[in-house]
Amino acid sequence: MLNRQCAKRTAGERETRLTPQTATIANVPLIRHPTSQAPTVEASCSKCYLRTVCLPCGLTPDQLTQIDELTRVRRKLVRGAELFRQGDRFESLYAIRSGSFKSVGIAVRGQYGKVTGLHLPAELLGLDAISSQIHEYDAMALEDSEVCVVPYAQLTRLMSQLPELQAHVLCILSGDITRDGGLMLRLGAMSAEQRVVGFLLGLSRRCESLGYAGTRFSVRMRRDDIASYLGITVETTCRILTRLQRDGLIEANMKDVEIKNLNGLRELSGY
Amino acid sequence: MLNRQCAKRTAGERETRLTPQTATIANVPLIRHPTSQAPTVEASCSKCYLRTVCLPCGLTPDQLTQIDELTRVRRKLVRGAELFRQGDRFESLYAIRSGSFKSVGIAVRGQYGKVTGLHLPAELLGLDAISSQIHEYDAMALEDSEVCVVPYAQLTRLMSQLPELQAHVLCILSGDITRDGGLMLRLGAMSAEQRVVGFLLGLSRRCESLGYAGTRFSVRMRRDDIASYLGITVETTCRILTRLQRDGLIEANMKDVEIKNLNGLRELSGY
DNA sequence: CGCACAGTTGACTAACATCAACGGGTGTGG
DNA sequence: CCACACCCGTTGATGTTAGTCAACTGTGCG
Repeated sequence: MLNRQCAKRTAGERETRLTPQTATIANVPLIRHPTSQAPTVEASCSKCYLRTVCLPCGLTPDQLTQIDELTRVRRKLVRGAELFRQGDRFESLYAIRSGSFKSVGIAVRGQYGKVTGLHLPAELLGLDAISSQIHEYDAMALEDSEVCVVPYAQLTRLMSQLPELQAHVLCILSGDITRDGGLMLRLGAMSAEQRVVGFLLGLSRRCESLGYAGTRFSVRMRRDDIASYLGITVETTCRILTRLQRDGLIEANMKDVEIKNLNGLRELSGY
Repeated sequence: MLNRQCAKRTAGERETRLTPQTATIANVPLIRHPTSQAPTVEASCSKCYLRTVCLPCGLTPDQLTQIDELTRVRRKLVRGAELFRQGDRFESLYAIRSGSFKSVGIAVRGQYGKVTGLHLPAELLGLDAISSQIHEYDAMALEDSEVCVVPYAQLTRLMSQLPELQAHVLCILSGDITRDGGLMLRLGAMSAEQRVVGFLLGLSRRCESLGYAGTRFSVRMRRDDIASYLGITVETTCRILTRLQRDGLIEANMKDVEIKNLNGLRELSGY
């Protein structure tokens, strides 16, 4: 479903420099459009390079123009900025247009919040808040990013009119259950090595479905975020990455990862 | 949202006796209605004692009658029977009317499939298959159970006409993401004890929202299922239950559990 | 140049898995 | 009705994995 090629980019292109001060600003003003005029064609779903893998996937050109109404508002976030915070009222979903985000669960008993998700372009953020109307976690930009704001009330109205859109949104929600449920539940039973390998393979697959190369990508999260995400410690993560590299399965320095032996990794992951 | 009281039953009522032979029959014939006549009023959503917590939650009486069309078909399953199997084509969702189910992920490399979910009355089974159109796991009845078959195509059609129904289904899907994502992701980081305690607390809460007492309930899964579900071993599960009992937090023999010290458990669970 | 911090490596320890044995309930067959 | 067998649950002894604590390296930034 998400496997169509749509646009090629090199994985680690332009990395915007930002001082830490700038990066940790909590709230970035809503940006309607750089030129402050009505949204241009460029700003619409129908012309977006992600349209074949994102929300409007599978719609006809005619239907696409209807969906353009939904996404008139974009929001840019610098690295470290928060898209929403735990406790915020739910009003919109966010389609990631560029960049990436981590979701961080509520901090429990002093310890830092657990990283509960890594989100790439074309994915929808905020789905979990539909039921409670309150965001359950923080969503933080891992790099300079841009999202399309999708007002939920408008979306549901449009869904009633466009069965294809309704079907697709249900599909996305269902897919999230599969991913979270499947991958994560298995986390409970997997060894630390399987978790790390599974993480890399999952990332590889997701990059591929976006049209990137699946063998060479950039993990934007820091080691401690990865560790938290996988439910292990930084040290273990590190040791495993070193071991994988020593065994010639991957090449990893800092945030860049290259997969050298895909089948070897699959073997390790337990499939 | 799901917290309304609707019907009281004692937790461990009638336990139907079945020989193992009967219990392990793989497929139970579709049962339209015991009397083989057109569905009676009794067989409709609008009269179902679960209507306030199940699929039709929040609908007006008028809308309820429309939904009755969806659930004309019921299916009874004896303990051990499978509602669907991994690989089956997705056509319907199943609303659990009575009993309970476990979902079992695909077996990997010889080992038995991991238990990935425990499903109680009023919950919808099969949601994950919406995206792939193929069921990803087996669903097996933990006791004699009955489900309402909800044909998915019909459901989506009706959703387009009834915004309230659409909203509720989206809510259910979103809630599943929260539950799976939240609870399960944390599994990765939790100690074995926290997992067991969290499991008991979650079960307690779910029983409560069905109108049962939250302090005394019956866990239908066997120890090895619980262990698999939590990603630990039978022995560890057992040891922890023993310890919890020794410390006066619970009373547990076989499948029946009584919570003696709720706050003590909450304390242990890490909240 | 030095500070701060992310990342890496090593030594030790705690938690949990594994292996093995046993008890007790339940269903089966005599 | 009783005895046996099987399965589930429980407990103990030992081994392995990954967490903890600590030190050190490399990198980016003022």
